[in-house]
Order: sequence, then C-alpha cells, then structure tokens
Amino acid sequence: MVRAGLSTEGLVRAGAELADEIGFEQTTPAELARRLGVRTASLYSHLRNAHDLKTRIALTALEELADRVSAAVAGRAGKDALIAFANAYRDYALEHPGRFAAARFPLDPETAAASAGVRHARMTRAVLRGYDLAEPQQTHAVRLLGSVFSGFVVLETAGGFSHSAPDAQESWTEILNGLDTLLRTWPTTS
Amino acid sequence: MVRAGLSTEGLVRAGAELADEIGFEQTTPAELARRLGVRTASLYSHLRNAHDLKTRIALTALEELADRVSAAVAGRAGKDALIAFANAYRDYALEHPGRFAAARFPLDPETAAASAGVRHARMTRAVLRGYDLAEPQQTHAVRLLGSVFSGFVVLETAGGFSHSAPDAQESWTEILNGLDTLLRTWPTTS
DNA sequence: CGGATTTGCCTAAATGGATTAGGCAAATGC
DNA sequence: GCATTTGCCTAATCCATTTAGGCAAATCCG
Repeated sequence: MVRAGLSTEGLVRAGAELADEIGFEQTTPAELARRLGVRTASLYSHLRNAHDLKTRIALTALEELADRVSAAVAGRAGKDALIAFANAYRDYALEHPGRFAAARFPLDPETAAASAGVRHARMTRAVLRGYDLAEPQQTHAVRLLGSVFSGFVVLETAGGFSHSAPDAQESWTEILNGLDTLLRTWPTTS
Repeated sequence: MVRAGLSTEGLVRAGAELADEIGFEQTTPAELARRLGVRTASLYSHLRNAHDLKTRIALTALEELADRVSAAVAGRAGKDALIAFANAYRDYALEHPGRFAAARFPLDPETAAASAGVRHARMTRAVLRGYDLAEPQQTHAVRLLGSVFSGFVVLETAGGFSHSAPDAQESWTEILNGLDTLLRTWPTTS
C-alpha cells in the first residue's frame, strides 16, 4: 500500500481548496478523506477532530487574507489605500468563497487573539491614518469599515445582489466613494 | 401514552426558541425532539427533513424581523425612520441571536422570493424616500444600508466588539449619524 | 546491507444523527 | 360503542465522527 503522504499542513491546504469547491460547511473529515483517497480515520493522526480541521482552515484563510490586504495597502494612503484594502478583501472573497466563509468561523478568544485577525484590525487603523480621525471616532470608523466590507461581501456572495441592476461592482465603487467622503467629513459631523 | 400535540407550527416555534438558546447551527431534529420529550422520528410526520426545519425557522424569523421593522418605521421619515429601522433590526438580533442567524440561512431562490425578505427591501426603499435619491443611487444606498446593518450586527453578535472601548452602542449611534450625513450629501458626491 | 524502530495508514468497532417503514394506541366521527 | 383516522412509537438503515489497535513501509543505525 503506497502511502498518501498526509500531513496536517497538507490536509489544511486540501481542506481549503475543498471549501472553495463545495463550501466551508460541507468541508468535513469524511469529504476530505474521500477527496484524498484515504480512509477517514487516517486523518485523525494529523487532526484532533472535525472542529480542529475547520479552525485550521479558518486560521490560514485569515492569514492569506491579511497577506493580500497588506500587500495591497503597502505604499498607499488616503482614499487610495481605502480602495486597495476594500478591493483586496472583496477579491479574495470572490475568488475563494469557501476560505472567506472559513475566515468568519467563530474562534475561541485565545485562538482569535493569536490569529491574523489582529493584523486586520491594525491594517484598518493604518488606512485610517490618512483620514486623521481622533479617538473614539477612529474606533467607530474601524467598525464601520469592517461592517461595510464584510456585510457587502457576505450579501454579494450569498447572491443577494444578483440578477438585479445595477451590478454589484457599481454599488461597490459608489459605496467606497461614499465612505471616503464620510470619513473626510466625519470629525465635523453632528 | 399521552400525545405531545406536535404540529409543524409548534415545532417551528420551539425550534426558534431552541435556536436562540443553543444557536441556529445546533438546532437539529434530534435536539428539538429531546427538548420536546419526543422521539426524533416523530418529527418527520410534520417536517420533511432537517433542512426543512431550518428553512421554516428562517422564514418565520424573516417575518418577525419584518414585522418589527415595519412597526418601527411606521409614521416616521428621514433620519428618524433610518434610526428606527436600524434599531429595530439590531434589537431583534440582540434579543434573538438564533433567529437572527436563521434569517441569514441561504434560501433557494423561489423560497426567498416568497419570503419576507422582499418586505425588507421595500422598507429600506421606503426609508430612503426621505433622502430623495435618484436611481441608480437609491439602489446603491439600499445595498449600503443592508451591508452596514447586517455587517455590524453580525460582528457585534459574534463578539467582535466586546471587551474594547468604546462600547458597541456608541459606535452604532455614530455610524447611524454618519450614514444619515452621507445619504443627505450623496447625490453631490463625486 | 539488514535488522530494529518508528511512522503512517489501515481495519474494526462504538456512538449518535438523519431518515424511512410499519405498528399500535389514542382521538374522533357516527 | 365501534370504525376510522391520526400521531407518536419501535425498528432498522445509512452515514459521519471518533478511538483503538494492527501491519507494512520508511527510516535509522550499526
């Protein structure tokens, strides 16, 4: 019997691909084993359990997403940075819907604190440097951007905007323009 | 053996309560049967399958949410209506996290088209009447509001804002102020 | 190179959820 | 009161998760 060369890392990578193809919810040890031509029980030398698999996929998705955003934002400021951030985020979600769903998998607090989620928060604040907001307004802005980006992309990937004009891309562009305007005027908002 | 008095409607109601207590994901026929002191198989005279249970809970959650929003928006206009809409939405989610999760359960297109989801869209447009936006800007605004409301509340209920100052309520208020400003100035935005 | 050890995937088995088929008793109609 | 209907039950199947233990391939070491 030829060995399949399983490893935790390989399983997580294969799991991430599987998630993009069949959905994160459906990405289970049994499916993954089928895909790899291996018995389900064999995965348990490399994974603690099904939850562990999902958590690991979530963590790598968060890393990938942070890497993309980080690369996009580097060397940009102001509206430029805002748009680059937003597009990197959305493009990742559209290219990798399963991984994107994974990135929203609820992590227990310690795991979350050690995840790339904190990089996201830092990068959002970095983008906002271009808008010169004082606390606590800056925190509100971080939360606004997080809400809009994730909310829009979740609705879009769930098919919420499909088959209706204008297309999602157009709304996205307009919304980013609007956010830029809002952030520039926010300090003086009543 | 005394009969339990099961009915589709009763199961869905009990399922919605269960979802608020243990989470929508965990709301399965087996859990529901345990909760009702009944064998799992007995549910299948009233429900087609597990997916059917979740779909029905989702549909009632959408109705409830639409009812709340509808009552909140009635007799209000402009910023008043915007804030009433937003608060009705958020309050429902905070009071009924399981039902709120259910309301985001992916429905097949025909089911979605016959659901209260369309009432939500209509009510959002009604709120926007106070802002006098022309198409396609109005559609962009519908999508922006949907994104912010759902994005914010999902992040909040997932614990994204907990244990950090300022508290979520404050950000929510500021964000609504910001949206109001943005909507009033949007037509003239570059 | 060859034997010992480690490692890796396997088979076997327990547990539990989803689902279907068929039975029996309670409710209902007359 | 009896016949019919209805409703929940038992029984059984299938599939996913998870654990335990075995055997062979890879690796190590002399």
